[in-house]
Amino acid sequence: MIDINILRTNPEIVRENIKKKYQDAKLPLVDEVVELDKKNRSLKQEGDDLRAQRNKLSSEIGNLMREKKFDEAEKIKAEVKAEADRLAQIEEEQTSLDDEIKKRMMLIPNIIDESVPIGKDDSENVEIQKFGEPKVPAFEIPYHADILEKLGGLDKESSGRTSGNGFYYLMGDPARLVSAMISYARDYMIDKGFTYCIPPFMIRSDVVNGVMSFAEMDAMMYKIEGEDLFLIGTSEHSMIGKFKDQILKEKELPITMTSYSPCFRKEVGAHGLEERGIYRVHQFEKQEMIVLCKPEESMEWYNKMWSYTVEIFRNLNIPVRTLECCSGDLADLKVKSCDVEAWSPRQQKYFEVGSCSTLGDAQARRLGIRAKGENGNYYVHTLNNTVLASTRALIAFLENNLNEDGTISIPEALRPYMGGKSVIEKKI
RNA sequence: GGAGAGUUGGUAGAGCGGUUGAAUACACCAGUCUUGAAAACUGGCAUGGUGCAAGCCAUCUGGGGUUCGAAUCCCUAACUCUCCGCCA
Repeated sequence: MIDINILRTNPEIVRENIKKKYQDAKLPLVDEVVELDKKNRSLKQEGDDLRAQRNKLSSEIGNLMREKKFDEAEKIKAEVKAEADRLAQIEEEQTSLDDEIKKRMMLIPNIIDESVPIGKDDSENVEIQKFGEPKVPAFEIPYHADILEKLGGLDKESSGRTSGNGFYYLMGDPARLVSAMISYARDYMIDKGFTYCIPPFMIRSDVVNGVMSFAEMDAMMYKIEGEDLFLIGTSEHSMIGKFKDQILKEKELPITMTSYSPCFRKEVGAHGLEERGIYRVHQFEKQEMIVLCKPEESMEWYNKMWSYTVEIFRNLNIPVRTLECCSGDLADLKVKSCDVEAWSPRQQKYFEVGSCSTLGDAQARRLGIRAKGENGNYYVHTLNNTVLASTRALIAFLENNLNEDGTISIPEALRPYMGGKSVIEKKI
């Protein structure tokens, strides 16, 4: 949600921004909000005046009562009552105006950063960095589910029975590998000064509404029957929600945290779950990082954050590239965002393993996260980035560290977490 | 799950229908004093909206209600604490 003041003083910026994002259908929203806001403010003024009048008369009544002048008090009571209907009417109109304005404000996209490349959709995203040789080995790299099967690491038949499509049993060394990668990623972030956190895995609807629209929520999140609770799709939501309605001390900034959680996703409306693999599933685990900082520091953090992910993947011996989201592909709440993609020697292309975003103050405005500065309070900037997501990282890891004989090499960085092993032997 | 008590400003904590946006203390900021610090003293110190400003409006966990008037009474949701039960 952008600052409504921008619409009042500089609607042209907002229109320009909408055009840059190829969302011209939303252009009318700008004038609508400006119009509604004008109406709302004059109504508010009228309501405030009426209330001021009422407050004054009421305190007079109080005085008269104390002086036991009951007749006069009754007279004024009647006077106040006469205005009550008008006030009630104004309040009602205002509530509906507020709703209308908010509804539109939620649809108006955040102002993107100047540096964001202009483009219509994901085909126009821009590669900004590439690390490691995207090699295609001389031998064939099997589908990741087949690699896992040979290692005795995957059982989707059983998970089908217990939980249905989109779940999996990971077993043995591959399961240990997942834990190892997450632990390694966690420790890497701790070394970078981030505070480790295990957050709630369920959150309330008001927290969810602060971070996504109802439609998004409905498509992504599992609801707990009979309770106002949802299983998180990412720990970002618990982590940012942690600061909802808080006024932070400026000297506490930046707040840098790394969190672990399982993630649950309905994947409604996505490309569909895979029959055999674990590329798109209902449940995975993720190490996440979030930063809350002063506005002027957010771009610096943004760049640091995605480069951390890149380095972790490099240390896992996985070639990666960073792809910046172009204007048209950028989600409405984001100021700037990029995906870290891992090389798939099997598909001979890159696939997404993480996503780094700065949301400017939009998310903080929606959730009421402020900092107390010298010249008053201000909304902080919020950023989030995937450190490492279990299933995607596992796929990338297996494909890139597979040897011709079917064994899996374990890079130096991971060995302490794998009981010192340097290789995973195949079982079949 | 049962029974009870509570939720007030940065913190602690008064207030329990009428100048209460809120006593008091602590914390914090500025000043005086001091070679410096501490102490003492003086002043300042919630948030949002609106207005050039004075001011005005809203907010005492959220929502609803009673009333001329609600931090104060009623209903409701959430949370916290104590006791009992259950439990990794």
